[in-house]
Amino acid sequence: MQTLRLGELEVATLEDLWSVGADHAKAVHSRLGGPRDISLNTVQSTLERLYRKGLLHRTKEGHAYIYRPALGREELLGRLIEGATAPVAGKEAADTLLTAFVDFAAERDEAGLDRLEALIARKRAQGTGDPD
Amino acid sequence: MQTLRLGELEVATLEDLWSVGADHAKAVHSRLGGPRDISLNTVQSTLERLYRKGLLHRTKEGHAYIYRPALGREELLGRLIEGATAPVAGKEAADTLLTAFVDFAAERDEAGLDRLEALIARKRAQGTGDPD
DNA sequence: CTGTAAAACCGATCAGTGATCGGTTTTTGG
DNA sequence: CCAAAAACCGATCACTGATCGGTTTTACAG
Repeated sequence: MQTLRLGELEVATLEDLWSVGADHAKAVHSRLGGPRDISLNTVQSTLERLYRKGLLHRTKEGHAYIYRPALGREELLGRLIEGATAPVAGKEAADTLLTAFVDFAAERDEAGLDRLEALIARKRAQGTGDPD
Repeated sequence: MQTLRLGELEVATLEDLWSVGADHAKAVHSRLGGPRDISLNTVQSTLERLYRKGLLHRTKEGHAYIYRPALGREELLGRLIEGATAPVAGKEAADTLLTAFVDFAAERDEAGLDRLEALIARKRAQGTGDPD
């Protein structure tokens, strides 16, 4: 299984479906196609590719498929992180990746570390009701 | 600037140089080329590509370049994370990415959250412009 | 049941990039 | 100055995302 790769239009398409919830090709095209000047076929192909990659579900509604995201933005980000880093971090201790991310969070955002801690706390609270 | 993309051989080459510190093309080839059955030229091209991407430094030593990693594994992971996620997380709140990563860490490793917290603490201790 | 319009599906082309290497030029040390 | 070694150049191949035209399938109307 190759590392998940997303092109520009694929991301835009996901973005659109996240914001709308679910829709059919023509509707997606009407929103994305205008500014980009691409054909309905192109959008359909992209939807199809995304579907084959497991990033979209679809159900037949009348005579058209309704596509809907198979995962949320955060789950996708998780997969992207995994895909991008696995080849480099794969054989190393898990700490390497965590460390890299802490550095990254610290640099990217002044309050990054605080936020990160808060999110960890929240995750603990919601995840396993596992008091000490 | 496109998102940084690394191929299989490029990663292997970096891996090799991280483990060795620095070396010239022929030496890298002698280690990587054997199992892979690729020519010295291929390794040289890869080194060159990596150099152009800014991932390697090089200095002339005698009649050959000595290549050495321009950044450590963790810095590279940071860049990869950034490159892979920027298109998807770019316009969203920074929290999205942090949340995604916390989820990721929690799923990937049972003790991930504990580790993450420990690393944050350490980062705080060393990171702030606060030499003690 | 049948015809039509809409949508899905198929295949083809194009561009970008990593992998690969042969051949040529440059460099260096004897 | 010469020969060997390495760098450099350019070409090909494969893979994948973007793009679309043309064909087949399908759903609904009459």
